[in-house]
Amino acid sequence: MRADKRKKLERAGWTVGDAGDFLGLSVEERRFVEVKLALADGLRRRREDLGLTQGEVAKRLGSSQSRVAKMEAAHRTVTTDLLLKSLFRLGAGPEDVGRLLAPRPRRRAA
Amino acid sequence: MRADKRKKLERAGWTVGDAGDFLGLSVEERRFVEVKLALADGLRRRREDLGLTQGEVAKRLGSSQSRVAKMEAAHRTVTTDLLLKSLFRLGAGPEDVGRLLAPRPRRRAA
DNA sequence: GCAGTCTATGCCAGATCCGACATAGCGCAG
DNA sequence: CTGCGCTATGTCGGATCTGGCATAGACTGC
Repeated sequence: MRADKRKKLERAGWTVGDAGDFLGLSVEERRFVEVKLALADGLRRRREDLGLTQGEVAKRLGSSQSRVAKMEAAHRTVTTDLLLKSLFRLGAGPEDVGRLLAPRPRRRAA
Repeated sequence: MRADKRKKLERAGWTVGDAGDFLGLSVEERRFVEVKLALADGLRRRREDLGLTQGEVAKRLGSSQSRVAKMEAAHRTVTTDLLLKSLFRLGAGPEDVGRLLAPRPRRRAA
């Protein structure tokens, strides 16, 4: 649960400090980035579950394929605002988002 | 659970359709706005629990008192990005945020 | 190899947001 | 009423984000 996350961060254009893993980020920055990654992942999963292409999703969102690609990559030019709005437009509910952000609860194991 | 929310929306500068309550907002817009309101409330509660003034919080956030006031009011010039970053800087964790967004779980009543 | 489909990256102009400052409103002690 | 601490509102320049377009890359079937 490190190398993969690191890779994600880099692909997202975060230019993470090479050797120092992402210790260069303060606690709050790290948390924020994780929120973004979680939402981005949620968006991609939702799209795939719906069996849609990025282009189709873009149409539904009133955006472009390139923007959707960046959303899913949690690129730094993408805000949580955009991710949240997009998730909601794809039918997600507040609980879905809550689960994405805080995977802790673990609704009684199963 | 309507008039008060409506008031909040109006104070937040959302110019909600007068008579039509906020039915003028689409489902996803409404959900998004509620997320914002929830985060804003969370921020205010956190500040009050810490016994700080908006000015003091502003200092911790590297911002200004006016901006903090707008954050707490979920003003339209405030993004969820800003709210999330601020919450995290005030020590909130992902679970706290998750709870704010999806108050459903209800961790066994207590 | 080439075309077709899907996804990723770079760039831009217009829109939006951020922090800051000024100032107005509010509640309260003196 | 006046002053004082705190919060709310309006505005602005500079920073950041957004959608769109162009194009590059990855993968598949032919």
